[in-house]
Amino acid sequence: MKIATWNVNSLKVRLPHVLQWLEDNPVDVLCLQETKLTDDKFPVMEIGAAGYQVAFTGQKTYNGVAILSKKPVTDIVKNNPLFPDEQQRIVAATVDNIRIVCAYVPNGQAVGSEKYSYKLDWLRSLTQWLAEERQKHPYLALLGDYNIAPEDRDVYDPVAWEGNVLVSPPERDAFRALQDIDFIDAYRLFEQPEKSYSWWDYRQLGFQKNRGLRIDHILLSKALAPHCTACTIDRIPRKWTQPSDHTPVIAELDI
DNA sequence: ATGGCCAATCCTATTGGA
Repeated sequence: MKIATWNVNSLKVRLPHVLQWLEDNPVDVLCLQETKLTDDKFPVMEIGAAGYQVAFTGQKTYNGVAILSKKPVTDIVKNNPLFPDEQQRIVAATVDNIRIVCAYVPNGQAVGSEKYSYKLDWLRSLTQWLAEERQKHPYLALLGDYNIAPEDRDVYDPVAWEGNVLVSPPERDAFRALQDIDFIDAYRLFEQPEKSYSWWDYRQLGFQKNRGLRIDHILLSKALAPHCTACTIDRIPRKWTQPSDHTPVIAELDI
């Protein structure tokens, strides 16, 4: 079973990219973030024609998440029940016996801002909720855009970024607190190329110069992690015309 | 030089992203 996550930065613009990518990479589950579509505009037919069922929740302009799956998705939950929120950032569903949680963590804008506080509150509540979910689902996977680079090696220029949003110590603490529930970063289960990133700024030839951050992650519960046989970042769609600024992260499971 | 690029919006400027 292959599971993947991709922040598409508008599914309206990126639907052709998603369909092409699924043709090249027929994963079993694909989690999307920043669909930026209200539910009535979600391309259920097009994605269905590609062989995928969907669970999604969206809103206008901002946020929006979706789970695409070849097999049936059941027990769909939208948003964190412990955190009433108008922003549509979470969708969860069960595929086979794996509980999939697709999350678009708030960006935080700037350290000390209101949005930064919201991000930390949001993460605290997510952690609390997933600690409960973990009791119900031994096989739990949290995929998405975390908007956190967990370590300095996940940042192209750690000195320039020190203390900045996406790398600040409280955000990294929040990432660790999430892992402390019972999660392992699938990407770090394996030896990886140096300077591996999942996002690059559109400006200043960021991708060409590999000035990026690794902020998209797949966390696997400790019962699930031993079944992971590979985890990779696919940089190819970042080279396509009119790309998303993020690329997909893929984990392969032997179940 | 605090911007550069991109997407969306009551849209030819502004906001948010990261």
